[in-house]
Amino acid sequence: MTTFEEKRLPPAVFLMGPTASGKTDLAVALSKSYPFEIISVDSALIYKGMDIGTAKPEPDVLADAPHHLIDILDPSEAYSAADFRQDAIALMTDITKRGRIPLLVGGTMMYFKVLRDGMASMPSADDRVRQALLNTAEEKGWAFLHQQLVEVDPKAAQRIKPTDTQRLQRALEVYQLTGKPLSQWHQEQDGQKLPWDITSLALAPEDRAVLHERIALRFRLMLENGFLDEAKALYARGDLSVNMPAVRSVGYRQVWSYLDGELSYEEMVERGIIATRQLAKRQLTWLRGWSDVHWLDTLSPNLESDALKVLGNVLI
RNA sequence: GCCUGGGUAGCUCAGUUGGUAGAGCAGCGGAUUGAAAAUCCGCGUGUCGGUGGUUCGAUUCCGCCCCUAGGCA
Repeated sequence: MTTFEEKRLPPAVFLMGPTASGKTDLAVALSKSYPFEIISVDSALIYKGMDIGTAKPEPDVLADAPHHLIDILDPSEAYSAADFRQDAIALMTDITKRGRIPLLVGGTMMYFKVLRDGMASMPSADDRVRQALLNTAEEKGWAFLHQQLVEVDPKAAQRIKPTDTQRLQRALEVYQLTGKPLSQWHQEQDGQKLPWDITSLALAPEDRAVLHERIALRFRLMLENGFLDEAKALYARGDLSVNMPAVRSVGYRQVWSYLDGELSYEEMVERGIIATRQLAKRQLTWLRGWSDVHWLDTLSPNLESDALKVLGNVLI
């Protein structure tokens, strides 16, 4: 039962799923016949010039079914879950005002998570602090930094392993920037619920082997369609490197190693496919723990009507 | 045909002075609060190529056979 209060919230739809599960096709189909407006939830599609390797929808598809939050940044720039939350809420507000329904589509589960559940209002990344921490790590080792965290924020230190350098760095960064431990920020976080009535859909093939096949096929197809040239163009710029999020994306990273001469072509293909499979697995782990999801099968012959059954209430 | 290496986990290989075996990768499970397509954690039973023999006991030693790489013909 929904309360009167909840019922008044405007509707929004989350369409989630692992890579290569067919999210875009379904979203486009739905947006053609119903008043949905698509917001991309994808940390790689935000980048301009990264089209083939990210399986970005073709220009004619985008012209037909506009997606927000695609091609908004240069690959040299960084984006974050917090940026996404802010951008997405602004777009959702506007879409709702215009009497349409936000359809959030993608596979970046962290973004869905923070959009739905909010974040602590901590400061964003600080390059100088991060660099200083990196220098210390190089001189004294990550174990030393972890020891610092134990002293400053034992609760976070228990959760964050010395080997999880990315989170360790962030935890110390937050403390240095604010004088307040990360775990305290989390504790003080006000439960800011997203003021929309969300319906969550998860799309995936029932059989993992099917997803693996689709992933391998799609990666080879990307290469046939000029992925290598696309990546070469980015590589040739000279200002991009593997410590940038864009270049760390699945596929691009492996091609980068190939262009650096670290991998043979065959190894690059193999590892690119492997990295994509591993991404899909992590996405499925998120999805399994997602509350109130309606699962849809990629291979269903009536996928669109399966989705519409779930979305019945949303569309009245 | 002969000689010499190999044949052990899905793959690449290590190992057992004879007591039925373990790494990396893959795969699977999990975590996930401004890098998240990132980052990290956990999970290793497999006719030890086949067959016969020696032995209390063989994947390990011996014989034969099969497969495979290289060399010689």
